[in-house]
Amino acid sequence: MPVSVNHSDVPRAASEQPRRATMRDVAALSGVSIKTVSRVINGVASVSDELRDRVTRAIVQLDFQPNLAASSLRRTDGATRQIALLLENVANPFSATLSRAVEDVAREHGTLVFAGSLDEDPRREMELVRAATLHRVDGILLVPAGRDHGYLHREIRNGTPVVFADRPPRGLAADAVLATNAEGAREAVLHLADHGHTEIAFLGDEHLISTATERLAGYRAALAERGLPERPGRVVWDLPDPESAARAVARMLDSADPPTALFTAQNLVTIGAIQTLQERGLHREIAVVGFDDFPMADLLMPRVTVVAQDVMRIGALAVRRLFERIAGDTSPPREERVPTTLIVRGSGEIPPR
Amino acid sequence: MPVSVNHSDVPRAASEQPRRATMRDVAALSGVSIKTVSRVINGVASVSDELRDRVTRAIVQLDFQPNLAASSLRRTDGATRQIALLLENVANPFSATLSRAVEDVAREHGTLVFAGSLDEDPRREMELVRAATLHRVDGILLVPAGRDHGYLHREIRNGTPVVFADRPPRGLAADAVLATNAEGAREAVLHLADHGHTEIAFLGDEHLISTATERLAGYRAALAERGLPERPGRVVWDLPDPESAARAVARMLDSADPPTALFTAQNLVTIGAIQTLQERGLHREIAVVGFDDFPMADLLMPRVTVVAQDVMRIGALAVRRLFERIAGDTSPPREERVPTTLIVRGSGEIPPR
DNA sequence: CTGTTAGCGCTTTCAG
DNA sequence: CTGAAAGCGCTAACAG
Repeated sequence: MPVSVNHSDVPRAASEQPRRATMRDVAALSGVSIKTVSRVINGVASVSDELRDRVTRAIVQLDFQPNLAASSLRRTDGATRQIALLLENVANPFSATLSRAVEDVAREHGTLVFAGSLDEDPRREMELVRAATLHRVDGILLVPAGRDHGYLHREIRNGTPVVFADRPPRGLAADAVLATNAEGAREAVLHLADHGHTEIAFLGDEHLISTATERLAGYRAALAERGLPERPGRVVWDLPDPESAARAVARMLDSADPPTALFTAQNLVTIGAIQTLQERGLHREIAVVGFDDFPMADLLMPRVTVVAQDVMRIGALAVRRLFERIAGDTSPPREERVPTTLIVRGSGEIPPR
Repeated sequence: MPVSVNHSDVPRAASEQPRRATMRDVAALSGVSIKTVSRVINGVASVSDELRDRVTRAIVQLDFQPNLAASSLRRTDGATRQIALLLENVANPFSATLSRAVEDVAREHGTLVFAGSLDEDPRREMELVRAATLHRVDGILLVPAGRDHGYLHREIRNGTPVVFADRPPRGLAADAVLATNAEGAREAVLHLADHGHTEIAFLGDEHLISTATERLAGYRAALAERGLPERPGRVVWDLPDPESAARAVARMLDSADPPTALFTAQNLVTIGAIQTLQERGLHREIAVVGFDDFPMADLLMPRVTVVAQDVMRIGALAVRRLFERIAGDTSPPREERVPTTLIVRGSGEIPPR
């Protein structure tokens, strides 16, 4: 570990600081056994008012704070009251919202949450899972980056439950809470078709991510349902960021047979597409429906029609499931689906030229 | 704790699972003492290749994962390799970006980070600080909600360093990493003045937050510098969300003497202001410069001129400082300021009518 | 209702 | 270079 810090030469650390008070100190000061202190701390009823009082006073006087790690080390259930939340990137809106949902539920359970960003890197996923288990988290909530989760078998067997959110597990049976990706995509594309479009493009992110696959399936289902052909070059994916999405849209527009409507299957893809449309002054000519809402979508001109995911709900359901597992639920793994909502704002209702 | 989970009646939990391997198991399997295992785990050089090899093999075979909590319990420095990051709301862009910066630096130190949202609630700040110390975090990075941090003295003295980010400590001497709020605001308002505006309004968030105060000071400094008067009703704050900001702008526009330019001193305020301007079709008439950049600012029409904070840098400097404290730095607390940058995009260059 | 003893999994100290 | 014993701060399992 490269901890080359640049400070005064005095190495010291714990030596100078007055030791933190322990249960022993509290016991000594209040003249009871350490076990009685433990009882008071843990709210066990069978303590006389008088002793409870003396102990409480000593706790305040010494500013005693029980050491949670020490207690969970000895406890039968071994609970640490920590969970890990591993996701794409805490800085992106989807992950950030999920994170908040998780935090809120965790708080109800008196549990702190470690947040970790995977950056779509499977290796990083394994590293962070390992870090989490070294810290003996009570459970892991995972928006996976990797495509094989067999390695999690061991962790689960060792007593660390894992619940998946947004993307399903592969090579592993585990709980998952997902959006209705295919249905949402289908609805988006039907919406475009119903506004007269026959030339609808699909633009998606990393094709190995299951959400992309499901959304493409929804796109195709909608085309088939309306008897529309899927033209070559109309489906593009592996667009990891707005820039590549912007370029992809530019290429499409430059082609012999440009689309009149775009279904952008992910947040950042939507943003990149809009960028190009704006640059070319086509934002009022070409229809766009995006998958997943994003901040400011209703301040752009035209306002952006999207199929919104209920991210807070996905997060909340997933942590709830996790806490059920932590509490000892051993029922077979379940997959839950959270429905999407079409939000009509303008960009998706532009008719074809 | 309301943990009413809805699962099968079997309460069980730890009982059924095969116990996790411990150092003792590894020692037994490899026929060495537990201490030697400890040495191998901690990379102590003085172990013969042969023993190291046997131990390593046993570790793999048993899938042994050292218990970090147990080790830090006994360790002299007591480090838990966890820090807490307490901020406004993990879901908002500023906090989310800060969070990412902190995570990246923490990773270099092999440290996990607890993220917690305070929602501008001082009570919640104290609760989460306490939760963090119960978990014996190595340090706390705080974007404070409260206005008196005297209570942190105890924690610091007990050995938990605290570093402030974005907002300074009050009633406590502690490290802080802040933006150059006054200077940035001054630059924004001078920019508007230099485009011919004399009627410039200030719109800010919660006035008790120090950043708001500093930005107002910058606004006033700029007015004074250009010899412009501060008209009554031109300064409005305590705008906690876009909606109230939108209403405040509407009221100003309806007044007898509406401004020709707005300096919006915070993210959400900027967004609310733009909403109202768009609704009234005034977004190309009235100039806006916002403090703090936001996603999509360059996709709106007109694109939004802002004074951007270097949030990643604020976060990175703050955690670095925290890790220095954790490493034992006892030098006097320092305040660092991170400069802002004016990003010219269009909305701030609209001339007065 | 209260206390004693042992020991969670690991590192420290101190002997070989 | 290796190991035995003690103990971090706390709770479990028994006594009384």
